[in-house]
Amino acid sequence: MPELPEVETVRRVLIKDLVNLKITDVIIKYDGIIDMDNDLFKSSVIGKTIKNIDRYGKYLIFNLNEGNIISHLRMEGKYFYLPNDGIDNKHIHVIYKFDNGYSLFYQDVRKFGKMIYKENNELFSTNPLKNIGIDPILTKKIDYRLIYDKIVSRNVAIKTTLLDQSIITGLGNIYVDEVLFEAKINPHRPSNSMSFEDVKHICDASVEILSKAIEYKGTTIRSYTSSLGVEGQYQQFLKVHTKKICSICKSTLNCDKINGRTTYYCENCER
DNA sequence: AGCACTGTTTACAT
DNA sequence: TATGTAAACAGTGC
Repeated sequence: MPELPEVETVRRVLIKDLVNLKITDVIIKYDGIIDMDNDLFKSSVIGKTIKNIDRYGKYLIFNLNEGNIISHLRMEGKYFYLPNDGIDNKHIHVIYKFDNGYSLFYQDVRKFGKMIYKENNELFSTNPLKNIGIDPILTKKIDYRLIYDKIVSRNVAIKTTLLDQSIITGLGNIYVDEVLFEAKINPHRPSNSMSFEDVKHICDASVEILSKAIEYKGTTIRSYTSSLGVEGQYQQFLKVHTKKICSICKSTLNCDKINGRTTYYCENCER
């Protein structure tokens, strides 16, 4: 489910509860979630203490006293911090037990989520973070030239390029539509037709929209429930995604597929 | 009932 | 190398 603002919201909630807890056991009920040898994962993690929780793009990074757990929620991954007997259903796939009678439950209806253990020295030099792009929230000063060069090197629709996490990371299907509307750029336009100014607008809109979405704890749409039991509120600020009418020119919004993803945009305002 | 969707990423084919 | 497609999986809505 989550894009950057939703993952950041999860991080902020979890960090309040989990820092300084020692992992006493890990129960893996569905082994596909763990993207490495399960026994190696368990032996790497059990006995260690969570010292911090970071985020890069849509990845959560649990910093342990030694090493890290990288976690990606993909479409529907959720964490719940509850007493050991707090939840039990067929979608709970991984359980981290702590030394205080509480556990961190990972629930994932579609089982797409992934977790992997990484030593500190390989965290950003190996997959999945090896080729990750810049995070608009964590990057203090965005190098527009670098982003421009990457964007114009590609001949696909600009929307497709922005969904590629190796250039700008954190945007997903909803926020890409919002960013392109804010930047007044038609999502079908080829990536290599972007001007330097277009790229600046895209970067600035990404920072602005993702920041505001974090402020409102992310977006909750359709029947999805939040990763927290708390519903995000940014859906009330969406300008195009799931909308029918352009808020600026009042014309009917387009809704079609780009690279298989539903795309909302205003043909009149986005050029 | 059956099919087409779904806030993601990656392996594989071309 | 670049790009498009299918797959991982389960639930919902038409």
